[in-house]
Amino acid sequence: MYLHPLSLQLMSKRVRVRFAPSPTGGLHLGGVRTVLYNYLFAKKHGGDFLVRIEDTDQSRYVPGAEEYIFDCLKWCGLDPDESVQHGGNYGPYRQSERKSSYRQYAEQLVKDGHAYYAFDTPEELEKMRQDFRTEQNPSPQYDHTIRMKMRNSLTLTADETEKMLRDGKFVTRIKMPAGETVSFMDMIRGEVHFDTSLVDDKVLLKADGMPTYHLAVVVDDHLMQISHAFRGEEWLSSAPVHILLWKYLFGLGNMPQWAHFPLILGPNGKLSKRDGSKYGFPVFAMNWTDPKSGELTEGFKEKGFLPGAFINLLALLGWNDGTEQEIFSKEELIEKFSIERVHSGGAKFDYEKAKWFNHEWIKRWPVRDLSYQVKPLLEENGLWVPDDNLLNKVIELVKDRCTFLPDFIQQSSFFFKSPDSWDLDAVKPNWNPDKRIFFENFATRLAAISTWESVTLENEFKNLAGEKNIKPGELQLPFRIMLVGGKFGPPVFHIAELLGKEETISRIEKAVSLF
RNA sequence: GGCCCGUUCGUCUAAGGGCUAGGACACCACCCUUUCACGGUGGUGAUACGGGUUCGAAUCCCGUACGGGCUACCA
Repeated sequence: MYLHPLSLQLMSKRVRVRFAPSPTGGLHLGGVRTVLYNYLFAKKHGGDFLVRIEDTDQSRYVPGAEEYIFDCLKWCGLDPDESVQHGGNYGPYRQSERKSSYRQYAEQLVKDGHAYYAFDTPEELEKMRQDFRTEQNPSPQYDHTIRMKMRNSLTLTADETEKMLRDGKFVTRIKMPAGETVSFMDMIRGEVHFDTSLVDDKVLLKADGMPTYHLAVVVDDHLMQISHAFRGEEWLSSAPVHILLWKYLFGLGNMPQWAHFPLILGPNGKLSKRDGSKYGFPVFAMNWTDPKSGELTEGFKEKGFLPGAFINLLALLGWNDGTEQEIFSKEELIEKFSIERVHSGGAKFDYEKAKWFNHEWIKRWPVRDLSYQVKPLLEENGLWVPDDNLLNKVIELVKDRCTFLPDFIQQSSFFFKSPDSWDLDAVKPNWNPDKRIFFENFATRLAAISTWESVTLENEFKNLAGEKNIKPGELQLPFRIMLVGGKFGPPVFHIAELLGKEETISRIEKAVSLF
């Protein structure tokens, strides 16, 4: 039997994947999809999914963001096996708490000649960018062509370097080799090559002793035994730095397999929070309030998406199983997901399609589960639900008309509260004394009815209309307005059935006096 | 500018050298329905362009164009 090289590697090592967010704000679509693909891959292969908080940039730290990320994962049903909150044997899971472990690796790199110390001030760096800026090269980099013109342990004498190091103001930079080709196998894109001459000497350890992403991701992926490193495409161009670090530090043979997911695009470019407010759709999983500005950004949860639908639509944004199936449960996704079938091209987010997914989920979702979600919504809006049995019947009757959870409020309020306003414009033009008499008589007839079922009511309605010589069709709309208040809702006799005899008659009598 | 990644209906995508390029969302029409929806039937609509390779190309190769990402002591 032929085994793809990837499958061979899969079998050799326990699958461990990670999601590594920085706690800087709301968790958006792209982030959740990265979580999802990681999670699905881990579960499919019986592996571990862990969350590592990348909080090495203290200036960008936002209080509450970390907690919020875990809340989002919980709502999505994508709980990690290991994390700050879930524990595990590879902690701490917050990079700021791992600070002390990075320095030795940076020093090792310097010792081996793969990195060096640099002392340039921000002003000097800025000056360098100005001085070397040309038409052909609008953004000069700190690279092999420039580094010998800067202040670092390569250009300074040993004594000078020693003195600078004692001052403590320095960074460690990787010494990118010139003229080498770095290549690696991306599980989605195949082999990718880079010319190391074109990559700059990235900072590995910052002046405050914190690692940058580049060092931290490699060290932690190694220490946490990550088998597959999946992340967004925005990381692809820095991959050669990470590959080289693996080579220098832990050996290419121990490196995880890589996959770079395509970006989720907005109407123009990478999807942003701005796109959401501009075009009127959520981009965050859950409501996010910026602690500084107090600005609230609406989330998919609060908009009224079902978590299953949210995950479903995200999964299909860049992946499919090769069949025409579009609605997948989480379990089905775990079973059918494969990295190799993830697209390489970016996908534009289509809110209309997202709405369709949620609508489909609401239609298929068991009534009991829906009612568990809907009941609190109704109560928040001042609608008292007398018994769950009635609620279930109501939900069954109206769910085809609901795209979002909150739609149930509008679609079912009249079952729990009699209307306090009526769409008179819909009735008045064709209203006349004969119709008034019809409804007065109808109320009387209803009072005498013994089997309160929609078919019986409809027959009674049509019979009386026949006696009065009025077309039943002309009477149905007024009847609806009496019961509902407006031109919407399920078939009117079904409404009457659920409303019950007393309530139906009382609504007719009240409305007749107003029309 | 440089490097990297990408390109099939408006959008998400199927088709891994061989059917009339298939499906879904959206849109349009009709049917159902004397409310609003759901639903049903049908329709409009795509292989970016130019060269190769081949009996045969959406598919493989090259070039061009276009889109995106990166180009920080941010991730």
